[in-house]
Amino acid sequence: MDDTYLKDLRAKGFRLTPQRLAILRILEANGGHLTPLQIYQQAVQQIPGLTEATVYRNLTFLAEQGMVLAAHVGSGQLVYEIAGHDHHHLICRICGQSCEVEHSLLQDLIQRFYEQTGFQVDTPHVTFFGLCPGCQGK
Amino acid sequence: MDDTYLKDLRAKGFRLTPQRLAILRILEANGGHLTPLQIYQQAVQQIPGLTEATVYRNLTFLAEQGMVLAAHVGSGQLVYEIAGHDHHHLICRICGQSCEVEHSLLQDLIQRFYEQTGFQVDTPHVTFFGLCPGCQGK
DNA sequence: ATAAATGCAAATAGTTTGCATGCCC
DNA sequence: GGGCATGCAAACTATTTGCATTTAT
Repeated sequence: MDDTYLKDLRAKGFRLTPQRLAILRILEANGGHLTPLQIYQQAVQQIPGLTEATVYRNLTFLAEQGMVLAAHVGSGQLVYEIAGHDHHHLICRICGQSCEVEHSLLQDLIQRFYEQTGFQVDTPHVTFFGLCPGCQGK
Repeated sequence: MDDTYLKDLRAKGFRLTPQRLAILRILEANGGHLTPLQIYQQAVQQIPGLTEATVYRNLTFLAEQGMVLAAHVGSGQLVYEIAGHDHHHLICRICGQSCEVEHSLLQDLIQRFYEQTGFQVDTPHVTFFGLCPGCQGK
């Protein structure tokens, strides 16, 4: 797994530094989405001296390389997660609980968008808001 | 139209100040989404002395009152638009051009979300990214 | 060796808050 | 008059950038 990262990056002339590896491992372990700050706080424990600037730079970099995915969740915070499987999120407006849904569910909708507008939608990650089962009882 | 705003707010004990009216008119005139800064820049011409703080406060306030709608568009910027008709946006990743689609198109999808996860999705505004007809030729 | 990446510090952008004043009902 | 709202300034948070140094290959 790390070897894949390593080869990917080297092929393009970039490096797999301990900082980048730590960020990727944290995102892998977590599975869900984390803010840059959350990532930094975990990573700095493994890499003393690590700075937030480096985390930001690497998240941007890794997103460009397609290794991580950036997504907007409510509240204007940009969050990141490991790339790999295409999916989307449902987030509860009240308790914040989130839930993944398969990309295939959107296929029909995307087709209809194309028919009606000519737009070829390929969002890697959409966030929908609503109420989770637990919060529906007002 | 302004009368509706006026009555809505007074009924709750709030005021329709010139600042609020200017913001609403700008959003009405524009139709699409604007950033707080864009709104401020237009509004300050009508209301010299207006501050950005007031624009932020009023956008938050008007969103709470359901008179404007906040939406996240790419790049972490929160944007606002006039409330009224439920719709969603397709935005071109390359040229930024945007396009509205009816809320009804999402009905099926939302139903499927409910069946599969129990979530009651009611997002007033979703943004999808992709390629517009013009930018599809790479 | 050398280009890429890091750490540090400072700058920037976006947004929020405290407080005294002003203004609408 | 009393509370809602504004302007001003300062505080804050999130993010970006310049530059000298370090490090991976």
